[in-house]
Amino acid sequence: MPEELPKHYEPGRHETSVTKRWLEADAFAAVPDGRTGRYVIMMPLPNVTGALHMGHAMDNVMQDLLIRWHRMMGENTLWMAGTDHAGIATQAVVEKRLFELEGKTRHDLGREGLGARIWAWKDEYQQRIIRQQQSMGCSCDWKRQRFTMDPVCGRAVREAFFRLFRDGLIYRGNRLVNWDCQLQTAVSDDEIVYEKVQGHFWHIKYPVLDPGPGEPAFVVVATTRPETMLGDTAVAVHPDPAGEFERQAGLLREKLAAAPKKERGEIEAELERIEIRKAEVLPVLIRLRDMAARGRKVLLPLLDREIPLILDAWADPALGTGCVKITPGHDPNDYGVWSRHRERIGIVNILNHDGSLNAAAGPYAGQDRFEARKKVVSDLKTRGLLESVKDREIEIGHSDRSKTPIEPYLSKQWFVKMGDVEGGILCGRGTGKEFRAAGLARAAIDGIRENWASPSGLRLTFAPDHKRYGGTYRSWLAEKRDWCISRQLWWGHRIPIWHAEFGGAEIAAVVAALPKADSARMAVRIADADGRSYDVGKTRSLDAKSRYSLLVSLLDEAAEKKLTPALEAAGLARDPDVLDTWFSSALWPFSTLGWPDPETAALDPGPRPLGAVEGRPDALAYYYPGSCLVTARDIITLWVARMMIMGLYLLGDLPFTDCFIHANIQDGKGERMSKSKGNGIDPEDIIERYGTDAMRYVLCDMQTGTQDIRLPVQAVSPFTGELVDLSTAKHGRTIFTYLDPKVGKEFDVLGTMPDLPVAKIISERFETGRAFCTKLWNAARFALMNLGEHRFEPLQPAGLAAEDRWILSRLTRVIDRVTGELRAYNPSAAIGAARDFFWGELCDWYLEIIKPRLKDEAAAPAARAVLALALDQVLRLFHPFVPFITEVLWDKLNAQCPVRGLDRPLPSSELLIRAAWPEPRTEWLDEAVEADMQFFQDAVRGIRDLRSRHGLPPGRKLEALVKAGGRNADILRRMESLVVHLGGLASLRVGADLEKPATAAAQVLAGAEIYLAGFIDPGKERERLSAQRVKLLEDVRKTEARLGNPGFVERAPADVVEKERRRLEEMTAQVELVESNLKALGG
RNA sequence: GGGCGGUUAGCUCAGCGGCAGAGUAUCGGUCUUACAAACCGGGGGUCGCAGGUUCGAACCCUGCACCGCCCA
Repeated sequence: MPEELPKHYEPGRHETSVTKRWLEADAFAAVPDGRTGRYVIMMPLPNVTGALHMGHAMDNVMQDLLIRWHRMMGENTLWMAGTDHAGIATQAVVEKRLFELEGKTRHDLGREGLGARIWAWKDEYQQRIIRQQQSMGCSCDWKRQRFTMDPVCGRAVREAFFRLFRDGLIYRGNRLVNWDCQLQTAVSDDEIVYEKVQGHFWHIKYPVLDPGPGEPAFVVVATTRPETMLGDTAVAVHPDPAGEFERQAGLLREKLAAAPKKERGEIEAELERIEIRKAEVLPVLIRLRDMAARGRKVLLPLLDREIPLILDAWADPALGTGCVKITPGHDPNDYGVWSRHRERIGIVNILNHDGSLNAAAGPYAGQDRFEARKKVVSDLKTRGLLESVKDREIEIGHSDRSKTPIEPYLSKQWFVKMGDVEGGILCGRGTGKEFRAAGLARAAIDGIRENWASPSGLRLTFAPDHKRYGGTYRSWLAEKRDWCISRQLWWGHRIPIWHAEFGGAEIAAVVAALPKADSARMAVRIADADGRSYDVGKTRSLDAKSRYSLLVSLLDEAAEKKLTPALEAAGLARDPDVLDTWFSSALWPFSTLGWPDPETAALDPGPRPLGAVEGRPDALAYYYPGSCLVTARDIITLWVARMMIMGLYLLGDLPFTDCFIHANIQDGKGERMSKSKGNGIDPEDIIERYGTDAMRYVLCDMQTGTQDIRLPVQAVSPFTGELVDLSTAKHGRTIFTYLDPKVGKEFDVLGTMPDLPVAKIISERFETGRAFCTKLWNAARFALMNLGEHRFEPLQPAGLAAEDRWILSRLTRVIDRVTGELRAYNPSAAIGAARDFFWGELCDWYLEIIKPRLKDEAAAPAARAVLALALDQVLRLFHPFVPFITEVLWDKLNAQCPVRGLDRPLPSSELLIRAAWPEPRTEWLDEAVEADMQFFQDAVRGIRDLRSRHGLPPGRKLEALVKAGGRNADILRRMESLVVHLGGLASLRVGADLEKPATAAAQVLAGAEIYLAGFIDPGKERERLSAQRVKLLEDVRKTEARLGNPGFVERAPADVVEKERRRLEEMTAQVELVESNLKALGG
């Protein structure tokens, strides 16, 4: 006799051993073989900054769901795991810790020393991340995992950079970047957070040079950053101030005419303000405009630099003083002005890397920017040049990494050219999939066009909403903004370029003296001051008086070793910058497979080989292009677009054909979940409390469509163990501490307060998942208790009982449904369909129905066969969602009933992870039996409803009569014992002409009337029947109205009209019955 | 300022032209020999607001309000 299972599933007892079995069987392995069906997912590589949170859990579970499903469908699946070095993010956390714990900066350690610290950090978190992923059940091929800075990925980075450079798609140029003065690096736009702070608006007077009669002695400009005046190179005034005032007033008048009453006041006030300003400043502005047109100048105070008055529409006459100081080196808008007036005005950088002022700031050189601000203001005041100071709320961008204010900063940066290129570009050079595109962005935009396909016939589709996400993708790429790939960091791939500046006259001699090398390993280009470059092989006339950069890129370390001494001797030095993290991530879909050459990829001993083995293709040839990228919305522009660009350019093909965009997880208040906000959930806390499968179940169930998901969180009180709702709990001394409402003591959710106990953050929402696991466990427990050592004997569906044929028909439908929903990337709909079948049909009805048969040795074998089959299929269907519990139960089922099936044995497998996905057997569909069961279920529910309404406990066996004729009567007679069994009856009589007993409670169904004799409470019965009557009459009224509408009868489809007619007939009959019953009760 | 989403039961969300749904919470009843982490039954809605299209609108269109995300 098999051992009886415990009453509950205990995840902690099984998860480790199941993982071990999978790993020992190498069940996650991806090895090229003869199969043509493949499924490849490249994991959106988590960065090694910290541990994973619930958002990652969602991402990982979605990927594992797809991978397990495709693996069961018999495809050769690869799920590539790995981690990202995440340049700035990682360096920032390590530097921060270094300073907090040891009081040191990176300069104390040096480039190598800091590198060692970061590598140690990376090792620790990489391990932690892998542990988290394994405990989530991620079935990635761990023997293939990569890190963006390992030798295999590193070589791909060198190769990609080299090719882009050689093709003229990488250049070095001046650009205003967002500068982080603490980390001393450029940061990207998406690493800036804006905050409103109280600031000031200083009005400064600039003396006019040699004012003529009637001309103002000063021009007044306003600024929130007075120290930037040191970098001013012009003062701008609008070219047509009167016209501009008129234009703005016109717009407001239009708006006023269309505005609702309550907004009018505001608009009118705004109009009035404009008129007042116009009267105040217009004459001065017109005068200044004329002076600017004549090329007049003002004197920049403090530095006594002469700067021109210029005309530019950026100067809004309605704002500030109407004049605007132009600081091209430190303001993006002013930079725009400069680019329109390059001939007349200069550009000055006044900052050093660390935020202190440089020599261009004259007497202020060496001061910190905030110190200098105070000094500049006081000096201006002393000289009587400060007109006024006003308080003002201003938005300041802060670096997300260092939390310090960002400075717009002019610096030399490296870029990838995204726009169209003269003559176009060649994609997929040497791959056999070559094609031409206008430029990199263009190639990637084409990748989602409906009438486009790569040379291999592939195209990218977003799921579940291609139109929406394709739009995001396309509109971002359409801007074709050059990609700034350099970062002033010490952690990352160093830019493989050696360069120096030379005069146009001398450069030819330097080039001639360069060592000769294979052009496939060394690329040499000459660039002018604007970054335009060309190959040295092509002759171009150089301006002898201009400066040019000589740029040399080397392909690999071998070339470096051989050639750098000569380059250095020629005065060239390696660029100190490293590449943006996204540069290496963009190569992830193929760098991980050994590109550019899997045969020679530098692998450590142990991992799976990348090259060809025993006649089987190499990993790159077999697994590229991949199948699906699974990620969140915000990654579309950061990563998806860049992977597309690199894949198309370097390999001539897309990195994947599907991009599945899943939801982001927010807390109960709709805020994005993150550890640093104290609202983040650690997946391991959920796993520990509810089990991995419970977590996975709920995540799958939540993944409904395109909406972000709110997941209200609770803290587990360290004092009572009870849950504290964080949206209502009172805070303690910081926003990360709360008071336990019961004991009044304070706890911390971040774990940073040394004197307070830490509370884990969890969410009760995961209880649903645990409940599901219990249900699945117990259904299997019931089945295993009743299956005994069931032996397979072929059976034909025709010979089975109605309930057997019903459950097989329903099973067939659900297999089809679940498969379809998965294919459409609807995890919630898929798991919902599986659950509705398993819980609502198999457990609630089928198991209850067959209980009597299982005790009857003659009737049991068929029931056991169907039960074993149904459980087998349910475990397979649920495996991709909840892999652990299903694998445990599979093992038990295999032990008891190794062969399962109806007419023929199902394909078997020792491990469920390798079992075949269920196939729908359309010949098992049986609409007639489904309709019969529907009526049967309605009848049983009718009895239960009566029972409950009259407070008749299930233990009380009742006499029931059902007045029904025809098919309905046949069904109930055939299933009489089941109605008795499920309705808790003593007996059942069915007939067309049964009389209702005087004291019976009655339930009116469509097509039948049920009476329960003897237990009637007339008051309750009247109440119940009146309620039913009201409901029915309301429905009848609506239906009559609809059918009474000629438009409906004439224009609606015939079947809809027919359906309404039938419904009306049925309902009218029901009303009559209900009313006659009421009458009998004296109602 | 521009673009994209969202607003449906107390909460979290499905549904996207033809009878308003699920889970959870809540209420009542049951320890019915798989499961009380369960079972049976009930109550609960102006589908954000205002117009329009349609025989028919939660669903399509327009405007407005509020929330969120992305880009300036």
